[in-house]
Amino acid sequence: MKTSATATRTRAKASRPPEPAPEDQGKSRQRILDAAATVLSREGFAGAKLTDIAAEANLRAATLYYYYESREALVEAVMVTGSEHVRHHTEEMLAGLDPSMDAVDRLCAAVESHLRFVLEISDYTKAVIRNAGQVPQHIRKSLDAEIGRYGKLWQSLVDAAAQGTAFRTRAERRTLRLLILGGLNWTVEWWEAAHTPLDEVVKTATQMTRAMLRKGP
Amino acid sequence: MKTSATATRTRAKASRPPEPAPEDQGKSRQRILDAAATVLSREGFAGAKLTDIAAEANLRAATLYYYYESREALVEAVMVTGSEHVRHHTEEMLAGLDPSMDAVDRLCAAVESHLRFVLEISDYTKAVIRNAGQVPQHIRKSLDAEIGRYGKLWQSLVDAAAQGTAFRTRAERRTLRLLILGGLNWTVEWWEAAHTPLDEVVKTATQMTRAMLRKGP
DNA sequence: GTCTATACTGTGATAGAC
DNA sequence: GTCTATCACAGTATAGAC
Repeated sequence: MKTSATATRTRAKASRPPEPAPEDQGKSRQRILDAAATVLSREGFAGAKLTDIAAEANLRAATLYYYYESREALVEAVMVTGSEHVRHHTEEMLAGLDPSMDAVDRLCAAVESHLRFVLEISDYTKAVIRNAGQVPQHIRKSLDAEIGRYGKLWQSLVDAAAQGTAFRTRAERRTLRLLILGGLNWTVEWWEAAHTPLDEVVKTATQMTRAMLRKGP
Repeated sequence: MKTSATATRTRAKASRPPEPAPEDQGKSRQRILDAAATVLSREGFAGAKLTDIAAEANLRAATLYYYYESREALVEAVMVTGSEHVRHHTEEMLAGLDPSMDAVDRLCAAVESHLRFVLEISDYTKAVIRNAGQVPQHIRKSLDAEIGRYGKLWQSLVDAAAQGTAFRTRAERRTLRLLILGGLNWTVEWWEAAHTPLDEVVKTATQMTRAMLRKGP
């Protein structure tokens, strides 16, 4: 998730060409984007400085402008990437499921997929979760469509799973979806591997999902 | 929640004493704190500039230093206030409940209380929710105790309500509490009065809580 | 392609008039 | 008690060497 390069980069005072360490080589553009995702997910939109991002990528801030037009363009790239990635990840997972699978089971699979993706795999998506609400208007706008698609996907899962439960109206099911997904997203604020293994969180989250969608009285 | 004072304050070019508009009078210290809560809840920690806060309070930025030692001191005051307020609000509500009331009903009352307080009443608490994870270490530290107390309160409500359900271990119940409260906190990211009346959200949230804590198979 | 140097801008903070 | 003026610094962005 973050490169293991020494934070304090070796840099002779008036030295010659960079001579990048092995892990520094390769496509800088990607390294910069990764670094931006990491820093954004940690510091937030307004708190993520170009110098931090550059440091995370083992570069100087000015170098970022060779690859991105501006700070905002870089932020936007991270946010768009992150919002596309969760959706694709979840869609692919669902595509791999037995089509005859029960609706509640499918929803639980999505719960697990979302949780693992956000907490273990993608700083990009974590950046989206923590910053979608604080980013400038025009970036927000470019995210809305994609986030809307993911919402629709989840809504279809929730609607199917809520068949025959007390959640009857469209409005109730929308709110239910937002409450569930909200509980999952909020894990980025408190989950620490050291305290609770992710498997445990996943288990309880799916258990909760099942419990609340049981058919019955 | 925000003063209705005209944003562009009347200000003669080389004029005499402030002559504050009626709504500007009274304790500025409080107005500044309120303004800081509003701006923090909207812009986030790093994005909340002193000039924004001052404008919201109909003052100049330099004036804030008459009341607060620094920007961070002001932010800390907002955060501490906000975290105390939710807890007190919920405690008082619980104290007013019939002591014989069912544990699930009590939890639902807390769900309603938390939701209404955060979404309708307090920008302070909204500021806490959106910024607790982005605020500098030493502020965070001063919040932890208070937030911990609120967590304990909720844990006791969840533990009582989860008696006889499938959530048996301490770890499961802790995660359950965090998922529920997370779902509620996340509403600050999506709820808009125009789209869904708060009453509807409350209804669905309590319904969800009941559904997931039903005794049974 | 990455760096150093530097210009420009905005923000936190202080001094002192009123 | 609030303002204007100003400073100091941090952060974005550009220019140009290598």
